[in-house]
Amino acid sequence: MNLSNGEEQLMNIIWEKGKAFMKDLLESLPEPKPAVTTVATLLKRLSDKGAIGYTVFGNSREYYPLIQKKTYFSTKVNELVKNFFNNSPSQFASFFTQETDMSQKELESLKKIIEDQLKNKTP
Amino acid sequence: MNLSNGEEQLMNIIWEKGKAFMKDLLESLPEPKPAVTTVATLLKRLSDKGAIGYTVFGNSREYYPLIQKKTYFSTKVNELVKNFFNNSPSQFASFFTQETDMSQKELESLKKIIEDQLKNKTP
DNA sequence: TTTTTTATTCTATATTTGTAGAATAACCTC
DNA sequence: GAGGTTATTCTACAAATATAGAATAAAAAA
Repeated sequence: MNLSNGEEQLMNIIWEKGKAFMKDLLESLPEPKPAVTTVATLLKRLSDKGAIGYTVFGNSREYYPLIQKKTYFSTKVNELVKNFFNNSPSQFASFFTQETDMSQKELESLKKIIEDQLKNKTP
Repeated sequence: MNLSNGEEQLMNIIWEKGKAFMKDLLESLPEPKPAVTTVATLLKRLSDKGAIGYTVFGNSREYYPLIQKKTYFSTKVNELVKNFFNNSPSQFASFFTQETDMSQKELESLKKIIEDQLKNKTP
């Protein structure tokens, strides 16, 4: 499942809200807001791709995701790791902690997560 | 700087090799190899975008990166973090360690990296 | 019930991307 | 130096993407 930029932006809103009508989407989109028809086109394409479904309510539809954010994102990350880090997650992780500006708190919470994971690996 | 898939693939080779002639690129590309003219087109586009430069040697050129892999990649990761994790690196990191299959060794090395970073943050 | 608002579909255009043939120019080899 | 080899430019075309107007249908408001 490959989504274009615009499609991704819409998906993000739909993932966040769980479900949304056209008007909700337009509301959530940042300025400068695109034309309604632009959004409609993207929704059509997302629907064609099988990324969203919808329930009809009179003249409009309530859209909802058919693919999980987690699934979609996981694929993207794995591609990145593969393409740029020779398939080595740790290489990537190291790069990541160095390049992003994580606060002490964030680093500590991450450390905890890793420790938990380690516990699971060494029972 | 936004690169298309094909452009990224070429950049990866150029980044790896540091510099490369057309024939090196063709050699490194996996089967099924694209036509020479296809590669030439991509090189032209990369050059137009300012991603690569070249030194002329007779009838051919030695291409080299003008943007660093690290810089380019850092931007990409930051976009991901922004778009999907509400700008929270730790949220992303947590997702990352859960979704990718890191070995015990990798987890430990990552833990060490984080501990080092923490040391720097709390002198 | 007439008017206004809103969502959808249909149509359309410009740009970007993947892909490569034809022509050309400059090397390399015999 | 004639002929093959290789890189570059020019041209081209199909698919994907960003963007939105016109027309239509249905709902909401007045």
